[in-house]
Amino acid sequence: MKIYQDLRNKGFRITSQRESVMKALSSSPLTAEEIYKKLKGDSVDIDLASVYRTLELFIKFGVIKELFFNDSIKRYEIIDHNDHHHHLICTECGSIEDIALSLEKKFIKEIKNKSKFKVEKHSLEFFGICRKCQ
Amino acid sequence: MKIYQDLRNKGFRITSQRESVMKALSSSPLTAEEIYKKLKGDSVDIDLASVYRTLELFIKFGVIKELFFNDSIKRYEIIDHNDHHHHLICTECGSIEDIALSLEKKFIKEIKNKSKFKVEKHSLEFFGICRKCQ
DNA sequence: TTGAATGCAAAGCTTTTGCAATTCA
DNA sequence: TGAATTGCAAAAGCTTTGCATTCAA
Repeated sequence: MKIYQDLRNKGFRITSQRESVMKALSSSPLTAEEIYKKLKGDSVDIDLASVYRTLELFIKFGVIKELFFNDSIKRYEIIDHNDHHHHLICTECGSIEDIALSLEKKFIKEIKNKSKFKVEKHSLEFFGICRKCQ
Repeated sequence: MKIYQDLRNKGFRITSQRESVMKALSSSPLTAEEIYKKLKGDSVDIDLASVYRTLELFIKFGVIKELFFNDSIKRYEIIDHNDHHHHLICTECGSIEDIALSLEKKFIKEIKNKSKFKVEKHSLEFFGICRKCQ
């Protein structure tokens, strides 16, 4: 993984804890607490504080980002620059599905026309009931 | 205001604190802390806990809603059912501008076509630099 | 008058920080 | 070896809650 090279090159270490956090995030966005519990379930020895510190480092290195849904709890997701997508969050079971939208760029254009605001980022999340829970 | 009628009808009281919180929110979305400080600046005597309790009540009555931006701090906004809009949040000065988007319904339709997910709500917020800060 | 609402203080959650002990390069 | 990292515990920031007092109807 390129991230491990980058870390090493800048004098950071690749510890088992850091690898575990990265692995935990590989399948779906999670909260810090969820990462912590998932790792504990896999008998990985890590402190919650280290989870947070690792997440902070990964954000600094641009490999993960924070997601904000309809609560005040941060979720963390691996960034894949070839895959810009949004989320379908099930309010029943909490599952998070990815979705890519083709209309997106038109939105930004519409804003450009309507306002002098210079858009740098946007967040777009959908809440509702997933297929399984319907 | 209809909300005051509703409150009274259900046995709730219209206190000066509740009126103040409603007034504070009339111009722009605010955090609980911001409401508290704004009122304090206007020499309104209210406790932070009462601000939170009032906000909770207003949410229950459907007159305000929570907004979640790119931090873990809740913001509260008065609901106007005739005015569905999104926000342009300036990352420089923190100002919040409203914007209505005409393309919106197409988005929901696109999701309907792409997924079995039943969308009930969505959040769409834009971050960047406002006209003044550019 | 009396139940609803408030203020104050304490507690609860999520996240951050300080520091001594540990570990990797 | 020596700096980076960790675990543990304490603290910090936002929000909620318990309870005695106050207040609106």
